[in-house]
Amino acid sequence: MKMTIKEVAKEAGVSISTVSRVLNGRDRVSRHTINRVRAVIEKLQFQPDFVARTMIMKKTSTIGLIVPQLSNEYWALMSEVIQDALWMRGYTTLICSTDNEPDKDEAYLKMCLERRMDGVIYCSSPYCGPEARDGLDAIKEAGVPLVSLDPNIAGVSCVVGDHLQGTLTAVEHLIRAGYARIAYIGGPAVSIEREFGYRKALMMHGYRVDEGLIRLVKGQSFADGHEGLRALRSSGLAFDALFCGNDLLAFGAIKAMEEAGIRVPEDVAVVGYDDIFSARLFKPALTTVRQPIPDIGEELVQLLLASLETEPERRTVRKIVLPTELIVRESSGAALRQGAEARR
Amino acid sequence: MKMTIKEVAKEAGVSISTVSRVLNGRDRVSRHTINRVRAVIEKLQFQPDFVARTMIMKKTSTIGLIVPQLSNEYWALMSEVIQDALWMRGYTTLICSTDNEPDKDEAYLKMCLERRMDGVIYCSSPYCGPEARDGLDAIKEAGVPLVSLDPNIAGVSCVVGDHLQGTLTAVEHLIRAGYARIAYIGGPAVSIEREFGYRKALMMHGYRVDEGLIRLVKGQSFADGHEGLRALRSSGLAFDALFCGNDLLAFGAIKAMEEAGIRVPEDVAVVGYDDIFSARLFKPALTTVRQPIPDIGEELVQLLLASLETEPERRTVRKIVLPTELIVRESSGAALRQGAEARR
DNA sequence: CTGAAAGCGCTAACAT
DNA sequence: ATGTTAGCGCTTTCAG
Repeated sequence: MKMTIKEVAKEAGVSISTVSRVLNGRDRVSRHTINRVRAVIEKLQFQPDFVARTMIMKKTSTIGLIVPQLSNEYWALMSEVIQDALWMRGYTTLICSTDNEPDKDEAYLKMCLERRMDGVIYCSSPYCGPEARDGLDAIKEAGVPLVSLDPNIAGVSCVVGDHLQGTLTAVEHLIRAGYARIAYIGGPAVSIEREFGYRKALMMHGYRVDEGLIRLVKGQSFADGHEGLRALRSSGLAFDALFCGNDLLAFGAIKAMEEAGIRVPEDVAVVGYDDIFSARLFKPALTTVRQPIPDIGEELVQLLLASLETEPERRTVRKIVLPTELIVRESSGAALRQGAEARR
Repeated sequence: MKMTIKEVAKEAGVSISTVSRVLNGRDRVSRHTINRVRAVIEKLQFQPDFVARTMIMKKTSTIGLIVPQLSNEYWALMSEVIQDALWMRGYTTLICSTDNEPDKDEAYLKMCLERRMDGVIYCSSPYCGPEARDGLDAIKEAGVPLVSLDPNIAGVSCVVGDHLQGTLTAVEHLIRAGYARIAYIGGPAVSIEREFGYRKALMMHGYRVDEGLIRLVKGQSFADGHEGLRALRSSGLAFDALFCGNDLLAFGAIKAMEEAGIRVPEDVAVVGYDDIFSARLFKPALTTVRQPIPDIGEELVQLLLASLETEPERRTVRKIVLPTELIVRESSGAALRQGAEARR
């Protein structure tokens, strides 16, 4: 039976405002009344209607989280971390997986507005074309706090890994190990900073950037990496190392190499990015750049909540860059070239 | 600016009821009025308030989905599939990851009720103790449609893979390949049917079930599998094959074997369960039982929606069992024993 | 076909 | 300290 505050009031012999008061701990209510009302609430198993409450308070206590793909380990973990951080602070997270479809992206953004999310954490942008910009603008205009994982959205606070530095470290790791022809597989679906870092590292070390060794693919999945490597090979250019925009791309590329009889790391050294769980399970264990997912999630939430407690006019735009860490394993051939054992 | 139906009515020179009518396509409204109202809505960028609407209609168009762990590939994919299926039918999915904590499980269940979810898809039960039962009962009592992935909740419809058959097939695959001492790692976190299937297969083929070869662990993760295998080894009993309750457990167990210098499949053949994406990436590629995740998700959604359209009294309890499929790869040593190439 | 009015269940002034 | 009343933004009778 769906109880309402009215029935509680009647049963307890008080007015509905009094019930509302004990419910919210507002104003002063006599100890005695409080107890009586509490007892009735308990007895009637009354639960205030969240929707009605929401309508008045204009606060859904819900945050929209938009990620490109839940079935991608990286996003699944990120979602979990964010949901936890939000839950501990009394918020519910509405996780939306766009499956990299701009239409869905736009639709979910719209839904966030329609359903009056208190805030939105947008992690899908690398893939978004101008369509999503509209959705994001609508959210900003409505004064709904918005934070992102992408540093390229004007006027939106973000938390990001230090990809430039991370990539630099990764590529320098290869250079130091003696590799000279380092290819890159990335694309719009992974942070553009990674491509820049790759170029920067080469240039800093006096290498010429060979555009033929750079392969931009559409997605960020295993299949994209696989395809990217095939395209790379069909170009006929030789390479002895490969840096990939994320771990999944690296897995796909390595798979494609295996199929072609190319050994990793003996023939080609490979470094990925993200350090998803599978990276250490993979064979060869993947050398990769670890992103501090828990920290990123936590900071994202803090940023959003801070924004939530500030009037739209005085909100500041923050860009928080978190350090990344190179995790050296087998795929980069460290053991081969330096005789050192790959760790972790 | 937050527009309301009132301002639209004023601007269009009609009553709010008329606006409401064109909004919902209810009743008959003159072509002319419709157009005028539509124009104003467009001009004012009016969007009806979902919350207010929800309060009246008593329908949130939101379904709660409770899974044990989003960062587990299996659940991430299942969540994605379900969210998609629901989205296409006009529902939003509130995905909740309990992280295998009974408290969170209970809290999320309560939240589903409080937030007036139209229905709940519960996928967390294998781990739930009696606590979650209370939450589930509350949901049932409230008349909220509920479906599950667990066949062991009385009075709740469910969709499950045919684990008994799947397991049977998997174990028989090992038996036929000539393995005689087959161990099992599973536990409360994976469907109990898998343990039964294991026992059944052994018995059917005239093998004695050696309780010492059965290792029940608490969780369903890589770490649990790793620990399970160590426990198995410390028992001192010999085994030449291992069947694991899921793929992650298998990965963990294989890792532990590697560390102990045991080769897979040469020394011990391994079969997992689920066929998560990593299973084919793993080395050795994992022989496993594939669950039809997309089908399960789709059926779950259909079952729920059917229930949604039926008054509580006439709802029927259905148990839908979907076939599973053995995917033979390298880890079970098929190539070794039969000279056949492991496929896919 | 359209408008007026009555709520949905709750909170928040405003009274007492 | 507690009751009364006015909405929140919308849908839905019930009258024209």
